[in-house]
Amino acid sequence: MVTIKDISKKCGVSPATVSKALNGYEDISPETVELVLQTAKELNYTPNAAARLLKTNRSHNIGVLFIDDSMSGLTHEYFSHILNSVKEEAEANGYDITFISNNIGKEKTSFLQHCRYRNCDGVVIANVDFQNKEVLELVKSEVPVVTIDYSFNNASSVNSDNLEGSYALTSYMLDHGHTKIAFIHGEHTLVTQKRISGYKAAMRDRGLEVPPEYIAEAIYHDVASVRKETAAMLDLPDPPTAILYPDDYAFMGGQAEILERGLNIPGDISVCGYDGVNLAKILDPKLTTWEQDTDALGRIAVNKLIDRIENPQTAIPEYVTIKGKLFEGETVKQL
Amino acid sequence: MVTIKDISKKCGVSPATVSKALNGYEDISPETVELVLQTAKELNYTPNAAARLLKTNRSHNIGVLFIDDSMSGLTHEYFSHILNSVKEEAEANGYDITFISNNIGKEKTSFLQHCRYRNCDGVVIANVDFQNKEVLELVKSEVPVVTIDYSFNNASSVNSDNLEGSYALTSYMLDHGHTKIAFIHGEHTLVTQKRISGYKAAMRDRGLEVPPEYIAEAIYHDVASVRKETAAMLDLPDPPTAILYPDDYAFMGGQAEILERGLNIPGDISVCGYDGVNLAKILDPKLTTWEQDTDALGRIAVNKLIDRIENPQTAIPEYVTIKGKLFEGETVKQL
DNA sequence: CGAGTTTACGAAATCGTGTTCGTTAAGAGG
DNA sequence: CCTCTTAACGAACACGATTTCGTAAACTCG
Repeated sequence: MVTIKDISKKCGVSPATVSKALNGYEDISPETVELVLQTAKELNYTPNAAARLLKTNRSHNIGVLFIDDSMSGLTHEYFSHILNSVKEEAEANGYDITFISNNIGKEKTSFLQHCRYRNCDGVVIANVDFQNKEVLELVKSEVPVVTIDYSFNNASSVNSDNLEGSYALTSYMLDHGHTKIAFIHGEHTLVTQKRISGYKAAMRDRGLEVPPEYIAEAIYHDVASVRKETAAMLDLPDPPTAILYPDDYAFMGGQAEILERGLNIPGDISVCGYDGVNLAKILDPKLTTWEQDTDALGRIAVNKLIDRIENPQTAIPEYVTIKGKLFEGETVKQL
Repeated sequence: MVTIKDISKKCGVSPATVSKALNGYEDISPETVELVLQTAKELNYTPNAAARLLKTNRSHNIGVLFIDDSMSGLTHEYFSHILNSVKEEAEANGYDITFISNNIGKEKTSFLQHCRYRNCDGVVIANVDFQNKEVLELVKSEVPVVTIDYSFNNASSVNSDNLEGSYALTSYMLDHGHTKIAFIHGEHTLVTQKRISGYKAAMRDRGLEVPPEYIAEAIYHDVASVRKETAAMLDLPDPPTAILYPDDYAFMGGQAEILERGLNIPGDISVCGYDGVNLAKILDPKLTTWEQDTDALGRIAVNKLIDRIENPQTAIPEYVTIKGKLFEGETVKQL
């Protein structure tokens, strides 16, 4: 491994001078800078992140905490999109990303400990159980944090507009003449709560009452539970003409149930998903859904985090909402 | 930040002793070890990975190189499953994972430089263009490498059994009475080549000739190109009764074309995908496909890599093939 | 020309840890 | 009691970089 010392010897200057030359200090003559840069290239010098970190206390490394209960983790399409965006934006800003786990070596530790061990400059938290004590500990700690789709009062967050999304989808149904609109939602979280509010608000704004049996709880990303709730909906004495689903993927369960009953989408029943993942766009008919701007979610989360890292004093928590947009699809019929 | 020195002061022993006590050296008395561990816990001591690395030259960090041309990157379901598995296995063995990018700070560098900069103990390479000069440079370098779905002669690799997979799928079609079997495959790579071989071998073993128009090239994961090739297939004067697709996701393009023509799957035409991602299992009818054991792929790749890292002398390149299995589905009709 | 300023560089300390090699004191053995 | 071994610990250097502060030479300017 070629170090600063090797360069300093070859150039006949001190290591200090080499370091300064490499880092653009002002008190080095242009000729020396040139010489140093030249020989650095010649020797194929690579700086050592660990040594640098030890002195500067900056790792240029941001941690990503990305675990969900269903353990689908990285395979969750919505979150893999966000992760991809986080990665790209971080790299564009000179940061690398590392996953935060639960262990140091083979011993279990807390997320916070792990962050400290790896000297993460900051952490992006998404898709986790935000009630988890370890997560709370991390959020309260000295390490800069940005959360996605959940807000704490001492950390910035970036949020998908869940209230607007479900409001818009419901309104879209209403605009197409539907009044008997059901909502099969995911398990109870803050996100779910917002979506229910949006749905109810849209109905209320048109002066419509929501019968309790038109609201059912299933599980995000879970085909089976959604299928079951869909069946229950269709078995109602007065079944809905339109159903909102928790997410595009889970909708597949509803679709199966609907098709098996010989019903047609959207001929006999209108539906819409949520997320706007690729799947929605390649289904036939294309699924009407709310397209979340995962690219912006990840990008802005990283930007806020880096801002917080590089300007510790000025940074006060910000709560950004990212606007999604309706993907019209072909699964809502005009009544 | 609490360091070894803090512990040493509080315990009245030297930093050297503390370090040894923490690392299980034999020449420290049980009582001292106990005392040190106790106060370490009390002070909430966290070791510093950077300092440790600087001395030991081991980062316990493995890099992941994961980029594809279509830039779907992490959002590719097959690879996101592998990544997930890589992550879990690495963590279980006390390693963290970091993505390898193309830059150090904001300056562009090679993958190899980046690995050195971050002191990666090793790298898992998947889903990249293996002809890329930078990738080659990395493979040839001193840093331990394991490749997935591609083999170099100086590095271990873990491979999905592409030949067997397509052979098995084709045979399955044959067993169901099909003889006019078409194969729409992905763009030309080593993987593709193997799959074509498997397909042809299965046909040959039954004494069947493959008309050249029954083989077409589309693009992996690309719905549009697959749809186009499907259309061309169906327009043939003597169209196939069964079609093999490049992957489950891309099949959606074929499905759209088939359904739009009023044809039924599998009534009028039998199909199968490849990969065995979740999508295949929630489609209706369920898609017959070859289920790749992504879990094993990632896990074994990491194991081989760690083996290579921790036993540099004994490690000679190994080429492991991971067996997949047929997911029967419901898209192949008995003729 | 002399005093003050600027320019260009280096010595040395430091970040937190691991590891080698002594060193001291206690115990073993005759 | 004397020598030899063993147990338990610490001093000191090193890893590769950054940064402060000092300093000698060169330059400026009245």
